Amino acid sequence: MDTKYNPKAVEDKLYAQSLEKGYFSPKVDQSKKPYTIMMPPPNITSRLHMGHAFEGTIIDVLTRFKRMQGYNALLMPGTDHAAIATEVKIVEDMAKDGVKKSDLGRDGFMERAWQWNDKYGNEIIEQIKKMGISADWNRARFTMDEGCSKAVVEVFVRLYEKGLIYRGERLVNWCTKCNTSISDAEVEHEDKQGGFWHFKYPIKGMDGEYATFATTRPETMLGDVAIAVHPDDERYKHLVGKLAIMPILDREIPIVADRYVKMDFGTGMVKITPAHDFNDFELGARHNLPKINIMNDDATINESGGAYQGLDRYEARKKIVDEMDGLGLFIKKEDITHSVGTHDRCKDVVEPLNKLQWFVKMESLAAPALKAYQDGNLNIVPPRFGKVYTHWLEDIKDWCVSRQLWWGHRIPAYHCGCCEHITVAKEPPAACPKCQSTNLKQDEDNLDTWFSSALWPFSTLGWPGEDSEDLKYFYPTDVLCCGYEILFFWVIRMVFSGQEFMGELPFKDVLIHGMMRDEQGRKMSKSLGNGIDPLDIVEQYGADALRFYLSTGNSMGNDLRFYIDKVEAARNFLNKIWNASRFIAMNVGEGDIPTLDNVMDSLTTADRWIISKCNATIAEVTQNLDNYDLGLAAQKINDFAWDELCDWYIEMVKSRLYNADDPTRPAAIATLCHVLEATLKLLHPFSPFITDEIFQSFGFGESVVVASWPIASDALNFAKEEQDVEQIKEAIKAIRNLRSEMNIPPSRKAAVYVVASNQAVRGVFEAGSGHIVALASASEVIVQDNKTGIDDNAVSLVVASAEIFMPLADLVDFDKERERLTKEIKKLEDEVARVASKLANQGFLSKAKPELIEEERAKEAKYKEMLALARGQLASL
RNA sequence: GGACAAUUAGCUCAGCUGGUAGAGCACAUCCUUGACGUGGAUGGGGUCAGGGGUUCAAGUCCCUUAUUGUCCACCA
Repeated sequence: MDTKYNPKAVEDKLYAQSLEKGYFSPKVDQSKKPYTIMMPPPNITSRLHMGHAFEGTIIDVLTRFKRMQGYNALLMPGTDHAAIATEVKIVEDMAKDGVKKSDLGRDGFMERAWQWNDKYGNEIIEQIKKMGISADWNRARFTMDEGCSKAVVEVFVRLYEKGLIYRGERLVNWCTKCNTSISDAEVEHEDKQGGFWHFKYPIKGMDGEYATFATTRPETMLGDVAIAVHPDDERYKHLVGKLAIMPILDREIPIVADRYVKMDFGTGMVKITPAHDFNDFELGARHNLPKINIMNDDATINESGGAYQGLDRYEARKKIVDEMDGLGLFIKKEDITHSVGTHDRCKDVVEPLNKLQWFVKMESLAAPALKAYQDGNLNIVPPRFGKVYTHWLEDIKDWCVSRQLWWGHRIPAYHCGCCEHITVAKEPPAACPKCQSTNLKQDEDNLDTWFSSALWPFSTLGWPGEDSEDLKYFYPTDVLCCGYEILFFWVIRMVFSGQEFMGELPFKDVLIHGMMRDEQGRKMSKSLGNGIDPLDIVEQYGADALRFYLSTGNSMGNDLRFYIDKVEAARNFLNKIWNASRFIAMNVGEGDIPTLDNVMDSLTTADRWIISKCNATIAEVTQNLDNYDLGLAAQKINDFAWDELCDWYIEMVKSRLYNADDPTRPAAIATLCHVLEATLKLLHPFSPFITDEIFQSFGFGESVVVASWPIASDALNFAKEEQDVEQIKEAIKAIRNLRSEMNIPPSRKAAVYVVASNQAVRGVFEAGSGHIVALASASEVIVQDNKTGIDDNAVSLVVASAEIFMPLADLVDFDKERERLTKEIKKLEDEVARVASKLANQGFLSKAKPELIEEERAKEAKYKEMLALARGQLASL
């Protein structure tokens, strides 16, 4: 074994081995309990980023943990076609070659898109493998593969037949850049600088009277069909029912009264453009106003715009202001910041347009999804995200699922060229069921990418295939893990889809993680160029180090800043494990690993102490993982392995190992192996490769991947030994501290006298004297019940129940000693005072738990004794 | 305009059901001891954002203020 752990030498080898052995590919087995996690399928838009590594680590830690616990664990991988996101990328890519979508046609475009998928889909899979994710690649799926596509069609048809899908003309969010409708969830509201233009329209037959109003989008004036005021507004009551004149198009529009208008905002008059504003749309419907659409799909003004036809929306905006100004009807422009809807993919300003689109009726689907959470059947971690979940469902609107795209699932609706009847069916019908015409054409629109994602927990397991063993066995899944940003895009839709089609929630727990950010807390993004490729980190530090880092130092649901220093710290920790293992391996020698059972009788206090500590760590880590506290679990493993095992136990045990004749040597080796094996197992979910490499090289078993998770045992709890060793540790630390403060070189050894009146305490120190010699630069340790034979000028210090003296008179600076002891006494006095005041408090005595009071009493006694000893020492100086 | 977080050592963050503040990095001093300098030892450094309240006891629960961030929301 090399002094440095080299990830490159083992990672690929071990991953291949696990695949070959089929560890990640569970078979349906009724004798074992399944544990299932659906991996959120990454978009095939590009390579993976750090967020994927973060999420992948979390779900893999859970999967490996459960697998070791004996569950039949399935981590189901896959990729997402990501309809619009990918199509945008492909169009950009084609533009480099000077090719446009229209050049290729639908079929040609699809061909190119599939090539894209081959390239990036496979690249992503390779990246996930490099991270050590224990996914079952035999079951890997793609949202547009045959099975998933079949599920999509099935769901669409069933919802349609149930009346939950309809086609209707509505205002939808239209992205003029991507040339498609998008759902509400895809609209981002962004505060932008903009103008707020004030105008007035003349009123017919009332010279000198005007309807004054303001707008942030003057171009929509071309579609104005009314002016609205509040019915109670005294200022305008006389105008209701009159006609205002939209001068540019010379259109007469009514002045209507509606409670939607806020009297105290602006002038209290609102222009109404039902075809281009969601509120106006509703108001228009209430007043039977016409909808005048003035915009083409590409954001140019259409024929309804008169002279403005053909102009871009912003150009038209400018010219309309000019024209109004020329007419003397423009009042002023204010600069304001206001919220503007933009498309989350391309950031272009979204236009509300009146369109014929397909919608999913949400009301009856949302209700059970909400109820499941309220009834406690769906557990969201951390719980605060439950509010986001309920809020979204309570406020849900119908879901616009049609997209004017090519890449994705085409809507299974067929239009009759003869009678215009629409047939929704799983297979293209041979003829129109209404007029028997064979002139049928499939709907041009595609489905929202989330339509297929919503089915992921069951479409991937074989649904709608009725006899799918996988589906019966692995559904419902156990936990769904994703970032908070897709809680409503994805989680909610999976929940109601699972309920609707499987009759059962798709998962019990929802685990929400935060986002990866850069060192400055900024979002990692392409445009900022601050993204970090996880594979670069893997290349440099190994997958284990990256994974360990991603698991620690942050709690679930919080964002995580990427610090390379922390990856390095994780790498150092793993290197420490490596070297500790190397040390143990050097001492084990040839032959079988000794087991604890054979040496139980010869275990020393130190052995029992570390075994007991290990036992406690097992219990805590298991508990933490059960609670999804990965960070705490990883921290506990780190603390145990590094502090207790490496810095203390291994140091304590060296003398026994170096002495071949020591009768307790086998016990030490067995203890080391026992503790190492447990540590490797605990660490394995976080850092799978290094643990497996060591595990196998020790011959602990075939592979830690399929080893059994350690179980804490009452028989291995040794409270007495824990206490004893802690006492020795305390003494060693005190001596080291003293030596360091006095600048005593390590080469200068000193005898250590331990004076304790209590016989049991003397016993502890006698037993631990070897450790004091080895770890506190002592030449010898003499334990006695009085100060006989100790130089009056010896350096002294106080620990619990004992005094320690070291004859180092020649090195002692008495002034400094006095100062040190005075400080020590002050500290002890404070402690005594604090405890005493607590114990004098009647409230505390009557209300605190008895064991706590007992603890405080013990402390009081301890500190009082130490204080007395320290005072004595100061006096004798 | 709502909702939710965050505010703890110089930096980045832990701190579970309330019971004497922790880690990593950074810093200072020391250590070429036979696993590891990607190491070891020791140390300095926090009135846990401010103010109230509940409690015998609050970083931990409640209210409030401030700052920062995120999400949601139709204010023309």
